[in-house]
Amino acid sequence: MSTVEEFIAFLRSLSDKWSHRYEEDRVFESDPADSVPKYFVTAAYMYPSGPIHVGHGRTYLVADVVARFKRLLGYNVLFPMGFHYTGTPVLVRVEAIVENNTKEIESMSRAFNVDVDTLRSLRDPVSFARFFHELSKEVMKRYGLSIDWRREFTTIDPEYRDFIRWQFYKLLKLGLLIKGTHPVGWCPRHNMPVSMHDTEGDVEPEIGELTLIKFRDSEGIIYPVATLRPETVLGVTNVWVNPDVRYCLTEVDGETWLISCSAVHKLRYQLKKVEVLKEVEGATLVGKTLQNPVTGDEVRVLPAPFVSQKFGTGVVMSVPAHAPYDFAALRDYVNTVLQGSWPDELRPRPLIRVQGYGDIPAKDVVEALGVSSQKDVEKLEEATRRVYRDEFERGVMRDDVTTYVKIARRDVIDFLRDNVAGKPVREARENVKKLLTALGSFDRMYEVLNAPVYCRCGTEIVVKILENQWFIDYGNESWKRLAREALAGMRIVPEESRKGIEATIDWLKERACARTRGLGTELPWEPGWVIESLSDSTIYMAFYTVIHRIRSLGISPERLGEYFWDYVFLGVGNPAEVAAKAGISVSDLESIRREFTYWYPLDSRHSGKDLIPNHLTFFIFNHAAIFPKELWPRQIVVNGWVLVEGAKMSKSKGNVKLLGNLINAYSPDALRLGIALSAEVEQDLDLSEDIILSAARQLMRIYNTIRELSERVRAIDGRPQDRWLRGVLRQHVSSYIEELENVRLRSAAIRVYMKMLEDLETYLKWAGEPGVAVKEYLTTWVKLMSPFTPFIAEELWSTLGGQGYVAKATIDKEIATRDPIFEVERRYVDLVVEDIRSVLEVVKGDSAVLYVSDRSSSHIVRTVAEMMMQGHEMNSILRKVSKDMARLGIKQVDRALRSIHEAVNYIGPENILRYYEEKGEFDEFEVINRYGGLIASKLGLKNITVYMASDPNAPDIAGRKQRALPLRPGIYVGSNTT
RNA sequence: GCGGGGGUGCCCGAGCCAGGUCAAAGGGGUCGGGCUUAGGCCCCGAUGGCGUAGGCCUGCGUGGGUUCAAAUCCCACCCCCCGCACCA
Repeated sequence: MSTVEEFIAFLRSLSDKWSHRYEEDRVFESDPADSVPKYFVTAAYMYPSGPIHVGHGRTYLVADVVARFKRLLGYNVLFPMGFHYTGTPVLVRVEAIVENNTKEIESMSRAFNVDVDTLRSLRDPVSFARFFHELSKEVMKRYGLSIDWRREFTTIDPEYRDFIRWQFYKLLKLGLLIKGTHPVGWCPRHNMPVSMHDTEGDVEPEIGELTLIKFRDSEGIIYPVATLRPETVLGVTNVWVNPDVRYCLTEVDGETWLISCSAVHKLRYQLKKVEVLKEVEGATLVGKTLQNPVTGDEVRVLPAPFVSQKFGTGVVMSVPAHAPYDFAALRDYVNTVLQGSWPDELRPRPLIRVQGYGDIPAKDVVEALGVSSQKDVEKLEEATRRVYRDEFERGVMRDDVTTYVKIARRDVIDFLRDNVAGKPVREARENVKKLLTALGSFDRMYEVLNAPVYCRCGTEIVVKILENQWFIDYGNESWKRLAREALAGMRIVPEESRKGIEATIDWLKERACARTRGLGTELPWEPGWVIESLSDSTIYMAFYTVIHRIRSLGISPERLGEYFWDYVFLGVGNPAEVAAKAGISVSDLESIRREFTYWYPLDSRHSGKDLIPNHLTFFIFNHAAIFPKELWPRQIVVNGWVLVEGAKMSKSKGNVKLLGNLINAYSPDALRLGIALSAEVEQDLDLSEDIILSAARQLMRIYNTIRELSERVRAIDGRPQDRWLRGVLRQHVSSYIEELENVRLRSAAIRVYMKMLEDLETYLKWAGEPGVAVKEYLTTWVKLMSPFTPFIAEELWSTLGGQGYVAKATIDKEIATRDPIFEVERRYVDLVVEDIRSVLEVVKGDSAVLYVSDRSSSHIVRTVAEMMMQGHEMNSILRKVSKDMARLGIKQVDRALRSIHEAVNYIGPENILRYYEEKGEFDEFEVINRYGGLIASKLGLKNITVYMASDPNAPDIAGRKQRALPLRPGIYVGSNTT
């Protein structure tokens, strides 16, 4: 095999061969084994609204590598997988198919790599999900995921639904579910809630609350002005209506309201009964006199074209001191209608002091920006943004606001003095709302702040208030405490993500957990409401542990129920009664319970980082609520995005890479290795073809090397080279374990596929003939590869005569420990090589002479190492050893010490001390002689000559003898040296 | 706005939490050499500046500070990315 393409084809054939064998021999079906330690790992199940893509592929690879790695260490590992049918996205796709939307169907066909006819046959949500579920599952198998498929389920399986009902009853009984009303974006045509992915242009409708303040005319008709800034009610000079808009006189919940006719239907979605009594032109309202409910002031209704009928009620209070629109409109009115003379009652009334502005901030900004009239929308928007922001953040209500109150109401004045005057705006706002409520003049409505937002069907979205809405109360403080406690006991990889989860626990409030459409489980006590997808996926890891047993024992879903799950998951109830109700024997029931207690708690949970602010945090919350402390999860691993050409994958960009396509193109092993090599787990991974191809090439080299070497190994042993190779292997194995324990996949992959090959080649170059140590090296090497590239590893394993599957092999404990003697020698040799190399940078030569210091100076090294271990700094070490060094004839003592310090640090003070402990001495002369061949071969030198610096018979070339320091030999580089 | 993460050499990216091992790992790119019929494979070396001996100078967003010593600690500032909910 000489080309990458041929090799990739070969890799594909290996994956076919071995994935079938995995399945036939049920290699990854895991059952409890009491004497063996367990490891339970899960990754977030996918939502099958399309085929599995490489983003899933990355998360699942990390989980799979961890699973296979733990098997290497001897754990009984369970890695299951399910499919999340709950939710709505699939509904939209099926809708397109049923409506015969050709454009949409063709776009799906391209994106999903599925032919149009097949897509057209998927005419209901379940068939659609089922199709992509099965397709994705086949890809997962080919990808080499070591999953126990007996435990697979979907979230609409009857057993799962029963399990979710159990969970929700639990939450209800714990007081963690609450009922209430909730505003949502709503499409009047579809009659259902809409969110970002249901809107044109994927706009998230922003819902804001407006305060309605009831101004009344002399007949008692209510003019509900809509505002985001109720605290400014004290500074109202007039009320605006748009003269060119139709207004409706209506009856709202028994009151008579005057509102724009466009507001009528909006209010109807917000739990108001609205009846239209009569329509009037806005112009006819101008001139009416209204009473400000707080100040008692009589204000006029004036015309203003800027007032939108679409926003709020179409009736607006005018606060010219603090609202740029109002100031500009009033200025227009004064200039056109009143010929420029500004009457006293329309003068701006200052309410808020804010640094950087005068008494009338709106005027300042309008003039500073050069706003020409109320139609100068762009500048007015900017002016409004500034004033709003500065006043809200830094503004303080003036002390004299009470002087605006024109009625003799002591209680109102007292309230304003105590709760509004002198208070920051944000505080005053809330208090004014309270006051308005007390005065019977408060109401609220919701508005789409970034309107207009359109549903995909073209209908404009409104705000609807949903009743009977159930919330999971993540705002519950004692629950938050439990969640924090659970988090504190968990390992988070990468550790940086912990803060994100903590912050999420802090700000999480009530979460609406059910909705009116989509697949899933109905709330048992609220028909018509389906538990939404992020709420029915928080503790399902427990379900994996027992579902296959429920099925194999033939327990019918109708016989399940609270009693059953209580016993299986919590050990609550009488086993005999529970077994009888379930229709199984007590011993079978006990075995189900034992299966759960064997696997739980979950050891590692894997997902992408996008799930931190939702799923992963809910996962912690719900475990903390439902399970006892000892069953709380132990670890979360989050991975970064997969980027394509530097851009995030998204359906709209059409750059979603399907896992199946990549596997076909590159083979599972090359793809897996490419992904592992591309980025460490927390980083975003920019997937490039180059790196996958170079992974394939590297696999080819390794494969060829191993095949060829396994034939050539000879019965030689005991040479320095062989000991070196064994030492190197031990180093690699222990570093590999450290790396994978910390989920450093990339480092571990670089080690196994790059460094280990490099070291093997160094050995071969140095040793010439491969000894039996090579055989050991290869066998372990293949094991280390198996988590990353399982198929080629299986093939090589059988080539090397391994028993069974390498997927089931374990690492020799002995080999997994470091050898401190070897460690010191290797590092020392590396240091010498680097030193010689740095000389070779300035002088050319083909041979080197080394002068090593003798044992009489080794106590200096020991002292330096000891002092470093104790945390001493350079200065104190110098004080301690300088005399000694001087006595040995070392010149420039401080510089020499720095050099020794550097060496000790590089080799590791603790390693050095252990070396002394075990061998008594560090004999540099002997070590360099032993490794001379390696040094020469690494540097490409013809020969290396070593002398003791203290040897009077050794020639002193170029005065290099005296350069010898402990751990830093004197070096002479030249040609033709004798 | 609130919250989280981050700014490192031509590029990507480690290191900073536990300051000296850091001119700064590992990739990629580029340059030189080798191998080869050839190379788009592979191997070796170089890749801030200076230097005929293991050294010196500059340097890790910007500006200050602490320290014998700072990419690493402290303060201020600038910039970038990601979440903010009923949506998987």
